[in-house]
Amino acid sequence: MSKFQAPKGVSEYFPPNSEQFEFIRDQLINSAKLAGYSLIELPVFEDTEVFTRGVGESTDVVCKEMYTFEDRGGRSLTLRPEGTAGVMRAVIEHNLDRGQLPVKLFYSGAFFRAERPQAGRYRQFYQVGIEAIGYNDPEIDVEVIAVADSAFKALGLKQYKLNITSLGDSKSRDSHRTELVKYISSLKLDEETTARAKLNPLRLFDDKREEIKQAMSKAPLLLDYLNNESKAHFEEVKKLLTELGIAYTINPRMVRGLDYYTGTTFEFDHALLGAQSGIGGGGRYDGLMNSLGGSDVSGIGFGLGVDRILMAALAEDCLPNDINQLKLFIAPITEKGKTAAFNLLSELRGNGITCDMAYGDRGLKGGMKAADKSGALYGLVIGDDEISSGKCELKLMSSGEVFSSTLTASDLIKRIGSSN
RNA sequence: GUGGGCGUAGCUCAGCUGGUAGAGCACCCGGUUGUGGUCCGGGAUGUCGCGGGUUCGAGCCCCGUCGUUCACCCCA
Repeated sequence: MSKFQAPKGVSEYFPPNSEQFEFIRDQLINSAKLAGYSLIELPVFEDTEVFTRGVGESTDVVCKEMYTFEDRGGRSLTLRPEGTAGVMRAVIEHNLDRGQLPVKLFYSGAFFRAERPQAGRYRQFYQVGIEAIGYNDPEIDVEVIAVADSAFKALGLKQYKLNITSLGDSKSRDSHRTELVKYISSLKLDEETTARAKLNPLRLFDDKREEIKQAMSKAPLLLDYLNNESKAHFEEVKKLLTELGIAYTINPRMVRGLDYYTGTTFEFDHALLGAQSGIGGGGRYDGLMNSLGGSDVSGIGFGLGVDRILMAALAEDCLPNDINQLKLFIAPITEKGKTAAFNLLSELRGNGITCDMAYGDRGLKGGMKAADKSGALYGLVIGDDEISSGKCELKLMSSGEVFSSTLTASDLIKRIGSSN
């Protein structure tokens, strides 16, 4: 056993799983690119205040889950626990909102939260996220949701559900909160629950205990406190979702753990994942830019959990089994064959053919076995006969069928290229 | 931060009321000196997570510790 182990609770990916991870991540990114979002690549640590002010000091994420440290210059830095606050910092710092709006950005990378690890919950995890900044049209809300939904559909996922609600504007929230606090204070709750309610009364809506669910069943719902403007916006969002054929459930009891959310808020849940079933979520954050010192422009975005989406795809068994499949594997059986194979590979790779060969002195059987294990589409043996005749037999591994070819890259490419 | 389960070969795990380790898969070689997958034969692999204790003797019992896993909490 090795002396070193990865830090507690991090997710790691290596072959063959890493290819599935990469596939999922690239599909998510692709969906964002199709909708005109551009990459923003940011530091994984930020001034701690970006998160305390952006995400909100009362949130669990900020007050007990951040990796915060002091650098040699005495600055307080924090490994990013989420993506939105950092993106807003960069947008403000580099004046990205001064040009044409909306600004549409996507990011992909690792995030860090010091939580107790669990199925689908890691201390270092991966998200792909998008942010659309500058307008609060309901169309943008729906576009953001549709980017996530179409990514899931492209992956072949089926057993997921979209929950949406609206948190309204700050006035709507204030008047609701007053009523909610009044309602909660009439309940008999244990000390811990009371403390949670004090921090964020909405929390009690997603408590898993039956007695709390019962007690909260008659609590005032924020959706009923929306002012006309918020209500109209939400109605339009629902209408557009329906027109796009995106199924949703209105869940007025949905709670998000980050303070910056306003208006349209949503979450995707997967049915096969256990306790940590959220595969993505997001919402509008109309006051965030302003609270970080920028101009008062609105925004909406989401974060998708790559680790969890991979788990969901594995659970639904919807991943293709030929991700990054080798097109050709060469088994050289003589020294000359080895050299010829090596040169041929270089030429094939130069033409975009994914290919590999057996190294070492494996002999015919070992070479073919290696070809089999590699999962390559075609196998090719090169020995002295092939070199002297200039001819070879390309073997389709799945069926055993062989095709005659000359031992030239151009001829091999013709055959391999036509196979899919 | 709280609670439960589990740490034995590369992987999945078995190992009885304590008597100093085993299977399957994977891997390597051969049967078949120019064609893989099946079959048959052979082979390599372990400080039984780590530290301490009880015992003549510990993979097994006790304590601690680390890791892992599931749930609470929280969220991606």
